[in-house]
Amino acid sequence: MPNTTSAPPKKKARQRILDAAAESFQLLGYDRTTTQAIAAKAGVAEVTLFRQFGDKQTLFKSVIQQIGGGVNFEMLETHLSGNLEADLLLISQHALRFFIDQQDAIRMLMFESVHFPEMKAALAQNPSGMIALLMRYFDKQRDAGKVQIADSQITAQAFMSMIFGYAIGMNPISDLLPAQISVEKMRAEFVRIFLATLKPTNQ
Amino acid sequence: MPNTTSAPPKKKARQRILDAAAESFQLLGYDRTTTQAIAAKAGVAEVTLFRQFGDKQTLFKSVIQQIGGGVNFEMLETHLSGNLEADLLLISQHALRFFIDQQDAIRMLMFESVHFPEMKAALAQNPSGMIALLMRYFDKQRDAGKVQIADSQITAQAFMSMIFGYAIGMNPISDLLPAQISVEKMRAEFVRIFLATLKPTNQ
DNA sequence: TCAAAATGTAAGTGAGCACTTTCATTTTAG
DNA sequence: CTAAAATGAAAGTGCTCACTTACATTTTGA
Repeated sequence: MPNTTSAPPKKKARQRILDAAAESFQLLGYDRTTTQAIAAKAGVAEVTLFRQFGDKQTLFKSVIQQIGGGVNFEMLETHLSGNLEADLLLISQHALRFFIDQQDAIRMLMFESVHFPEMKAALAQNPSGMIALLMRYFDKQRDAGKVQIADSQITAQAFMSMIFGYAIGMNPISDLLPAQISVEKMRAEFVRIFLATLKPTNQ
Repeated sequence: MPNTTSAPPKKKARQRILDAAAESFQLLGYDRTTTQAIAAKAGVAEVTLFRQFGDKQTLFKSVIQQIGGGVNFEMLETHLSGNLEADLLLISQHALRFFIDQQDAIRMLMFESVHFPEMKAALAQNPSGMIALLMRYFDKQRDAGKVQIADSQITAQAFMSMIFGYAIGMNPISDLLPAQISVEKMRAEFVRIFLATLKPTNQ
């Protein structure tokens, strides 16, 4: 019975390397991450890394597959009530949390995509999954006559642009803006804005 | 009378180095840009680069100052008519054009800011300038009773988030989304969305 | 238990790259 | 025109880093 109270958590070396590599690659990017540093953080010999993955690029691409993996939007979708405001609040909450949690990885992927074009797909996966979810939701709400909407993709893209732009662009520089505004306040505003567009009150 | 029809445009070596460095740094980032490549692109000897700037980091920071320089929003501000829709269209046009033109530089700055925290300011300069402009505009419109607005900074931030998120996040992956939607269509939608929020038609 | 597979240690190799040095050549300015 | 300043050519230095090799040790699984 190995690994009950021993100091180093005895996960398989391969996975420890992947975890350490992910952490370093996400923050520092490909070039500033050294195989030596990954091995040290993973608590393995550097040569083990090369025996497992061959070379640094292969390890990098393995890491991307792991972190670029899609999130379970289906579970979120089952929690939608049909109440427009509540649902938009829920969707924006999940999307904001995801983008803010993953902001290092996203920044890195956006940058490295110039040099590794294959990983543009990994970068696009989650945003486009969220847009698809929003489109299904908007279409359903429109068919139920609850919202006024011309093109659900345009609206969904606009919504995701706002969420993404705030999480990746504005929030990280919020300390340099006139006043600090909490994520919750911004999220409430996002929902308020889209309710005004979607609700067929006027016209 | 030098440089009338001669092949290499005889700008000063220092400026040619800065231009070549900017081009390479913007696309490839700090690490993947070599001083050798900069010198070759600038058409100077590598040693000239070191004599002019001392080292690579100093050159890099000089480049950032040059490309991070603020844009003249004041000129844009004088062109605002007072008509909400026309003004939002104009502002969004300029902002979108700027962010899309500078997307390589912005991606690079977002990434390198982790390693060079000083340049977060250069990154924030233009977005926060645009937010400030929008705030002034919204406040003026509110005082004139033309729009209904609670906190102009929140609204301005939301608007800029949407523009930024589209230009930097969604537009570059638009080929991986359900259908291609033009920048113009998205811009029109952005304005439509904010008109609905700002116009005090209901309530 | 025991052979095979995985991991560790240690030393080294070779390439890329920032940066220097020396000396020759060109450009600029008074 | 001429001295000084700027630029170039070429060779080299030293460091980092990905990756290899050879051999010892540990872990695993039947």
